[in-house]
Amino acid sequence: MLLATIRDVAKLAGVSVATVSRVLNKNGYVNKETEQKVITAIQQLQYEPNAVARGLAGKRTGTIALILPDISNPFFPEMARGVEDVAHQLGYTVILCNSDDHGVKERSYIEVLKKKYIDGIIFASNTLDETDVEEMQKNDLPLVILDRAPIQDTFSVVRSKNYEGAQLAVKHLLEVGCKRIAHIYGPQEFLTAKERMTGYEDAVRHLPWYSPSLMVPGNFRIDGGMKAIEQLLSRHPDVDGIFAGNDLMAVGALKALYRLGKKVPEEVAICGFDGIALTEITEPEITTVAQPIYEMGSLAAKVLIEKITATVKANPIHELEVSLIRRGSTKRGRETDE
Amino acid sequence: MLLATIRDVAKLAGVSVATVSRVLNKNGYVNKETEQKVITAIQQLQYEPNAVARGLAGKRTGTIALILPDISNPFFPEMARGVEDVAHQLGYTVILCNSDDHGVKERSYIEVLKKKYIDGIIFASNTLDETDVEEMQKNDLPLVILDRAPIQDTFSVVRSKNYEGAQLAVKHLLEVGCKRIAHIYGPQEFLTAKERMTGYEDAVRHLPWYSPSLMVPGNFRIDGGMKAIEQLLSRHPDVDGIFAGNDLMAVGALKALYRLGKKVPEEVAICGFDGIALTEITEPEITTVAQPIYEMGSLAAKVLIEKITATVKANPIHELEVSLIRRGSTKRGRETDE
DNA sequence: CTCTCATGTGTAACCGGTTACACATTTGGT
DNA sequence: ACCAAATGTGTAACCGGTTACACATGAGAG
Repeated sequence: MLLATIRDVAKLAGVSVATVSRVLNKNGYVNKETEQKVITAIQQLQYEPNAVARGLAGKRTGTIALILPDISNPFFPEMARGVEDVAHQLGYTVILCNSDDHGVKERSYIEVLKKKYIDGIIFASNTLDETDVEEMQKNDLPLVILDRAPIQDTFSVVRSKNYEGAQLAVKHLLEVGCKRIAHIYGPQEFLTAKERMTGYEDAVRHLPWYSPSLMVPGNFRIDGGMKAIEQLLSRHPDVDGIFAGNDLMAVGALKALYRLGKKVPEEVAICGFDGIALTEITEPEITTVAQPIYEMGSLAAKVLIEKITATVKANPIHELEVSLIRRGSTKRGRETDE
Repeated sequence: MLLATIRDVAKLAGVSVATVSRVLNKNGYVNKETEQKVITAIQQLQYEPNAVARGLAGKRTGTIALILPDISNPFFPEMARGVEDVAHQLGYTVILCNSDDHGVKERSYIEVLKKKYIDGIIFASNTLDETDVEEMQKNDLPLVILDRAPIQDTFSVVRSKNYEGAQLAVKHLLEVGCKRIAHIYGPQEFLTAKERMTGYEDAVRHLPWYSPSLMVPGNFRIDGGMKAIEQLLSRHPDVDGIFAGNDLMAVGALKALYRLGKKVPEEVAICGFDGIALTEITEPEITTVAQPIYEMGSLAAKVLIEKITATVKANPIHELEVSLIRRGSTKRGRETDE
C-alpha cells in the first residue's frame, strides 16, 4: 500500500495543495469549514506528511545531533537520555555521534550533518575550536555547547558550577576531619578539570599543610585514579582525604586504596565529582559532588530547540547548581550525621 | 555563501545533471575524460550532494534507527557504540530512541521514523509483537532484532548463547567448590532471562541439593538483586553460590551480601551474566559470563546495512558465543588457578 | 459610493537530487 | 558491409512537500 500524498488529500477534499499545507502547518488563512473537509480527508487517507520532502522544501528536518566523546563513558548516557527525552517530547529526533574527542572525526560528523540539513547540534565534545564555531555560525546552524566557557555570545552554553563544587568537596572533607587533602586533577585541556582544580587550590592554599605536590594528574578514567593514588601515597603517605576530579577517578582511587590496604573512609576519605550512578555501586558508596547530568542534557535540548524555532537569537548561558551527596566514602564518626 | 547544487556543477563542467549524477553514484556509462571534468568542477565548487534531496528522490536517507529500552541502562551504551561505529564507517547515521520497553512509545517512534524515510531499524527493545513485525515487513523496512528467538525468517536476529552461558556459570561455581547454588532470574517476558534460567535448571536439577526454591525472581536491576538475596538467605541460609541472571543483579547481590556480613567469595561466590564494565569496579570484581556486547551492536549494524543494500534478502540468525570471565567474586583456594 | 485591507483559495515554481527514455556513436560478430 | 549490442550523454519528469504571488470576496472607513 502506497502512502498518500498531499495531492491525494487535496483531491479528496476538493481543495488545492496549498490549502492542505496551510491546514497542516496552521499558517495562513483557512475557512473553518474548509479546514474540516481537509481534516476529514487526512483521516480517511491516513495521511502523514513526508518528513523528507518537508525537509527539502522547508529546510527543517526536525532532527538534531548530539556529538559527545563516547557514549560508553558512563557520564554520557544519562545526559543523552535527557537530550533525547526532551527532543522526542518536542517532536525532534536525535542523531548520536561519538567523536572520541578527536577533531577529525568531529569535523567529519559535522560535514555529514550539514548535508542532512540537521536543525542544530549539541556539543558535549571538547575539540572544536573558535574557527569551527565560526564556521557553524556562517551556516547559521544553532549550537549549544556543554562545559565550555562563555567566551562568545554567538552560541549557547550549558555548564555547571565546577569551581563552587570543588570548594564544596574540600569543605566537606575538612568537616569530616581530614587533615591533609589531596586532589587528583583531570586533563587540563578540559575546562571542567581546570575549574575544579582551581576550586581546590583556592580552598586549601591558605591551610598550613598545603603543598602543590598534593595535586596529582589523572586522565579522568579509573586507571588514572589508581595510578594517581600510587604516586600520591609514595609522596605523601599521610594523606587522609582525596578529592578526585571526577567519579571515575574516585572509583580508581577507592580500588587502589583497597589494594594498598588503606581503609576507606576510616584512614582515607574520598570525594568524587559528577554524580554518576557508578558511585552507588561500590562499597563503600562514594561521596560525590553531583552535577544534574540528566538536566544538563534536557536543558541543552530545550535551549537548542528554542534557538531553532525562535526568530530572535538570544544566547543565554546556563550555569547549573551542583550538590554534595554524602555517602560511605566520607562517613566518619566525627561527622554530625543525619 | 550558498551551497553549490548539482546544476551548478553540471554547468561548470559543461555536461548535464544526469552525467554529474552518474559520476557521483558511479553507475551508468561515463567517459573517462568527461568524468574528470566533472570531478574537477566538483572540487572547484566544493560541491557536496544534498542528502535530503537525495533521500526524497532515491528513497535512501543513509540513516538507521536504534531502538533500545534505555540508553542509561549500563548494558546499552556499549552496544550503541558498536552500532554507531559500524554505521559511521559505512556512511550511515544513527538515530537513538529510548522506548522504556513501552509499546506505545515504541510504536510512536516507528511512526516518526517511517515518515523520515529511515533505511532500517535495529531493535534492542522487547515490546513489539508479531503484528508489528508484519507491519514493518509490509513497508519493507529492513529490521534486525536483538535477543529474540528466530521464530520468523522474515527478520534477522542477533543474539548470544544464553542457555550455554548459564551452564558455564553453574559449572564454574561447582568447580570452585560451591555446594548449593541459587539463581536470581530476570523477568520472564525476556527471552534471555528465560533461557538463562532453563540453562541453570538443566545444569542443577540432577544434583542432590537441588530445589526449585533456590530460584528467586529479580528485576534485572541492582535493587532486584538485593531484594532477591534477602529473600533467598532467609529461605536457604546455607547457599554458597549465586548465579545472577544479569550483572546488575549480581552487583545487587554483592551489595546485599556485604551488608549481611557474608564474605564474598569465601562464604558465597557470585557469578553474573552480560559482561558489562560495572563488574570490574566493585571489590571484589565480579565473575561474569560475558556476551560480546560491542560485537552484538556492530554485527547488528553490519547485518542491517547489508539487508539495506543487498538485492536478495536473506535473514540470517547470528548466535554469538559467550565466555566466562573469572574474577574475584568466585576466587577460592580450591580453584586450580592460573 | 469608492477604497483599502483582511480573509480565503488556487497555480505553479521551487527545494536538489535520481532516473526513465530518447538519441547518438562506437564496437564487433558474421 | 550490416546490424545488434555496448557505450555515452542529455532532456525532462518525478520524489512530496512549501510558499510567493495572483486573484476573488466582503467589510469597514472616509
